Amino acid sequence: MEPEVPLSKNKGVNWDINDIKLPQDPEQMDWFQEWPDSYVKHIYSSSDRNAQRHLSGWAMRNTNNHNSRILKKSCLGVLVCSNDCTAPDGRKTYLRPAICDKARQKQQSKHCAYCNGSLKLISCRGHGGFPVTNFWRHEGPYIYFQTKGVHDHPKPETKFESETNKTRHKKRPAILSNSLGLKRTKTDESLTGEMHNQENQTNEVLNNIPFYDFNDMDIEQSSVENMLNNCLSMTKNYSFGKTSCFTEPLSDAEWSKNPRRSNQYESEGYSDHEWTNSAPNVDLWNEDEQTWNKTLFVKGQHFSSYTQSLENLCWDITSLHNCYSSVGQQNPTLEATTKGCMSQEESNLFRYSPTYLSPTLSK
DNA sequence: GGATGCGGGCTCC
DNA sequence: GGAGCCCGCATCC
Repeated sequence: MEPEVPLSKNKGVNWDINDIKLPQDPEQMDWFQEWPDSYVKHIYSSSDRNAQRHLSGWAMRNTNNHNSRILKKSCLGVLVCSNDCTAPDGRKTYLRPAICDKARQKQQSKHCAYCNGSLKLISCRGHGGFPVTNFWRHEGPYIYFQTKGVHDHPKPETKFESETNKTRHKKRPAILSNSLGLKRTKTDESLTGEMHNQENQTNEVLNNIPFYDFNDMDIEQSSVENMLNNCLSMTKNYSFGKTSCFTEPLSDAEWSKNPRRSNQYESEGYSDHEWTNSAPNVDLWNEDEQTWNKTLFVKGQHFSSYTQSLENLCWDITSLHNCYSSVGQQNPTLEATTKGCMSQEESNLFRYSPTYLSPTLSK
């Protein structure tokens, strides 16, 4: 018997992705989980862009299950250096396997960027010797997700990281001001300390929002947007849950119709600290995150929207764009808007990268 | 070029 | 029949 760890606090958590009838009235939907592991289930809003795209931090390839209603994906594992070398920043080399078979073969014929050793694909065998499988099913306003198996390998780069690294290799190395790597150290340090009060928590959150100084970077716009998305996604998930103006219906209705709630007590499979710590860049949070999330959830009503695992934060900026577009129509200036519906801390978030927010806001 | 989704077909149990 | 896998094709970015 496979263990079942229902994540949703919804009624009828005993559903299975193959059920003819799935729960139609979940009490709450889940935040998108970037690193689903073990035998978990989620119910996402059909407006969740990441769920729509069936995204995952794991490298998942499409698998035909001869059921057009249920999309099945199986894990490709992770690409490692045969010399088990470490990157200059001390982290292990865990590359994201290409989804395309040809690309993956080509990828394996390449050499490690750090030691020139060969690259070795560690297959996922976490589901009874077979790869972990993810299932996606769209039903009405919900997207049902189920995963079977426990990943028995380190986390690969996220799709975002993989794309960024590719871009970085094409162009000259990008310089990140307060880069994610640096932030990681700072984050780790900050998280080891006790959070004394909500104000401290606020500051910590703000300090840990990645700040990209694109002025020093010579990278493609798409990568800039990716990074910005990541940054703003963190911002979005942190600051908007209790902010009234952002819960108003928006033109696209994408953001507002997304009554997702976090499930910070969900049993995410952080089974191996080394793996988690080794995952590069965006993997900002490690085992402390759950304590962190729990603390925020319990202590800070203000932070009730921030119980989403930061590690699992997605990089979907569309909702924010729409929100701003909507708000912008009502109020001519961002400043006025932020003063009107955000706390000082929240409004400060949008001064972090004003240059790169502006083009979007002006749309 | 690569990611993604779909579907035919094969093998194994 | 279910599950896993391979392959080709189409579409999108």
